[in-house]
Amino acid sequence: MSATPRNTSRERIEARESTILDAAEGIFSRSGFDGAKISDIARAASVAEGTVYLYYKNKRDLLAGVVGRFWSQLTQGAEDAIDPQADAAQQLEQLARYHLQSILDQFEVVSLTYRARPQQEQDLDQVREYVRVFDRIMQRGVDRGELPTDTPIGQLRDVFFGTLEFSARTLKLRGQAYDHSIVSNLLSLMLGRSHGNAGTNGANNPSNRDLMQRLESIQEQLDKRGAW
Amino acid sequence: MSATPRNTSRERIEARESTILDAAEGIFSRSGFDGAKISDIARAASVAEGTVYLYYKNKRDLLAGVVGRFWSQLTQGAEDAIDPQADAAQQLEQLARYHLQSILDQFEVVSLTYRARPQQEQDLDQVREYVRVFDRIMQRGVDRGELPTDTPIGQLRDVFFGTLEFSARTLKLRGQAYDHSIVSNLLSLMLGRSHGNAGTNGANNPSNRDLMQRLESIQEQLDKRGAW
DNA sequence: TACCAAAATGATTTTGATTCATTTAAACTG
DNA sequence: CAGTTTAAATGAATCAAAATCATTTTGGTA
Repeated sequence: MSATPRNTSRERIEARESTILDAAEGIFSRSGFDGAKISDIARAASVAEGTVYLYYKNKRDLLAGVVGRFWSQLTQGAEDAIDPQADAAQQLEQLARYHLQSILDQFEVVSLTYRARPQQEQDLDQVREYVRVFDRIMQRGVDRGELPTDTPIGQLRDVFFGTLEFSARTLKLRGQAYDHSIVSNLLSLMLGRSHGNAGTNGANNPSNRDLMQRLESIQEQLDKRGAW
Repeated sequence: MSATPRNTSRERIEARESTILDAAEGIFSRSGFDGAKISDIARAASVAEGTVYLYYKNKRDLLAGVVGRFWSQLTQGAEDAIDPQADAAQQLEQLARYHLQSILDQFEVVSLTYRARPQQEQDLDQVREYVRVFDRIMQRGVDRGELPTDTPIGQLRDVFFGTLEFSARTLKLRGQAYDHSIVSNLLSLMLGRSHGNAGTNGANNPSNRDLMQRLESIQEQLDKRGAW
């Protein structure tokens, strides 16, 4: 079957798309969604206004492109920032630091996420993928008995990302910088203040309660698989 | 001071302003910020378009009015929901339940908050005031020695609101309803796990028979899925 | 009743997103 | 290569909706 004769052009087009995204990211970050004019973005990308619409259906779509790319890159960066050799607690800490630092650095883009969101479900794909980095660490930790299991992973995920996001907002609001202690305090809360050693029993002789929680975790995964 | 001879008119004007806010809240919630037309809002408030601009400088300002009122009312409601006799842990739980329930009920307005935000600092005054309800409870608890002090109040505040907000988002995204266990698990984390958690009844120390039933249930679901 | 100022109106202006007829560039063909 | 076809790019024109403002209405006051 006709093996796509058009080839070199694809690169050129992707380069241009990425130029437009760069321009849009800059303008959106600086002026917010409403304040950003398509004409500004086009000018920043050295492109005619109409050209933007060849790549993105409308302004919201363009924003979704910017936000989607951001979260994809964040996923990539997170995976690079995590040492596969480390234990779960260490990995969590690495992810937490990376996450807090990143959303502080690119606070504006993160905020724009919620502007893209309400529309369509699928805009969130890249955010979901990012969140899975956390889920994988936790799941591995639980499987190896490195983490306590008193709280379902799904809820810990909300604690983790919710706290970091809110902390970032607080820091920005007060004009303060990255604060080391936020991550360590969050992790002590999440991991039960003994850092590294799971519940009193340890993983070698789990209680019925541990077992039940393990089951609930499996149930949760089943549910997810069914729903998505 | 000159006992304001013009009197009845003020009421009329405040009533009208509140009518406009009601209309705006409805339209903004239904259609989002971009989707809401001033003409729709004016019609819903039985007022001419120009009149809206007598009360609010522009569309963003109007949104700020809606959002500000929401958080004020939330503060009022929170204070009513908290038993002044109760100890700090109980009060925290009351606030958490009230907060989660409220932001689930009025999820759209809460989301709009972040659209109003990036602009000017002062838009946030009512949010700050709301947050102080939490601070007061915590401070009193610490003063009375009812709460552990390993983590600074400011950081616990971020954990509290961040987690609840993120949980609400997760629930909405999955179309799920209010979940009791979120609040109890959050409080166990924050107060150093003395609470019960997760499951409904006997989940704290399930019997072997409970475990076996849970396993059978999961096995059954797996079998069903296999048929597909 | 006549007057004034505040409040309200909605037609008009302005702004900025989106479209589309036209031009330009690239790819392909013999 | 010149000629032809298809894809990409342009920016002036259109359109929707926010914001303005000259005019009218209302409510209070003497």
